[in-house]
Amino acid sequence: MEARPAPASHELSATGRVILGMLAYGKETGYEIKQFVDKSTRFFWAASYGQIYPELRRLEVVGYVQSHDEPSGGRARTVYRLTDAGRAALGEWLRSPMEPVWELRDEGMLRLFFSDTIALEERLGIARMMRARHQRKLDELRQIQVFAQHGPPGPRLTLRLGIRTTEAMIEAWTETERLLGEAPGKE
Amino acid sequence: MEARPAPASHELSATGRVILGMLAYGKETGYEIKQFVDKSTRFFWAASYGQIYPELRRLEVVGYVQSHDEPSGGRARTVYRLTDAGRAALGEWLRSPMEPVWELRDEGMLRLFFSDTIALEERLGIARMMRARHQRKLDELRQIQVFAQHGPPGPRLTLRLGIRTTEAMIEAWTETERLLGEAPGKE
DNA sequence: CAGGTCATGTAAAGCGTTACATGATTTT
DNA sequence: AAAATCATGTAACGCTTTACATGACCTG
Repeated sequence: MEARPAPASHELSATGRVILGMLAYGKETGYEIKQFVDKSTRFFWAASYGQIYPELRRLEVVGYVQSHDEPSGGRARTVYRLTDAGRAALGEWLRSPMEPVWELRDEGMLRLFFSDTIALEERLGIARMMRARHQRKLDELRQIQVFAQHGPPGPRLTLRLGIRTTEAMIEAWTETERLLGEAPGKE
Repeated sequence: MEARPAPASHELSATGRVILGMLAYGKETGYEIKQFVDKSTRFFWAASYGQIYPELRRLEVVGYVQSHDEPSGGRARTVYRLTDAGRAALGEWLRSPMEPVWELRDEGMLRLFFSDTIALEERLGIARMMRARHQRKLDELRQIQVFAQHGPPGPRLTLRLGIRTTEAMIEAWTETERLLGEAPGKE
């Protein structure tokens, strides 16, 4: 059929973005990148090995990164570094006026949306479950904060943003619980 | 290789959930479901035609919905209705204690995270862009609110939740702008 | 009669996760 | 000696979007 809108050839894929950024922060291997993603951006931008390793090779093909083998003992290890082109591509993306991706998949909200057919107690259960979930997330974020206190401003500000919005979600779900409890069957 | 964790056969797919819910709210055709999703759950749970039509047929195969042709004039039209089994499956899902999906992809946060290599003014640009984006979303949500004022509590509470959290994001990004502007280069 | 809306669908591609496989080194 | 961690990778699948195709009906 042939349809592609032609991926601009040097356009960064979703995963490519994290990878270049992580390399700029001194992460060296696919493994290290994955570990750090799980400790930092995971809540708003995840990545799996299944994407990271192939994407690293693709980024090398287009010249944004360069690899060399650097085994630690008998353990295979491929170290990647940003090239100048890669650094430029990262900067271009960060400065781009392109509408940034913002996508949410919130099953709690979806359940609440359709909750008119279930009992009040069950409906409250949804709100409680979601409050607990966000509370757990908040606890994890605060854990990170302890370590991020003296890092660079980018991650620090991002963490603050994540904490603020998570707190807001907890409040919003708590309010929902209150509204449900207050006027059973009416509000 | 054969690996599948066996999809429990009657387990609801992500899109199946919206569809059953929408049918329970009286939406009748794939088209109508899509229109309504775009007017309501879109911000926290999207769906495209490419999923809706095939999923409707799958749901009929497993017996959760039943279809019959009901052309309007010479225009083909397939009306779907929930079966008892479908209604039960919907209720089961709504009541399920399963950890609900919650996934965010926020490119603004990712950019802020990696923004340590760009200039302050460009960094502020990210925050302003995100604030504007959420503001636009908030305006759209408030539009919906006007119409949803007298609907059933589920959608109404969900909308309120969406508005609250969007407001919080605007505040959080505004705070980020303030922090960036306040102590340039330091905080 | 043109443009919009109602209505259904498919093909291709891209994105992403999960599960598996493999093996060395390090820690308990 | 076992368990955890470091390290790399692939295959299969599933989900989702995008783009296209088709046609009837409705409104200005």
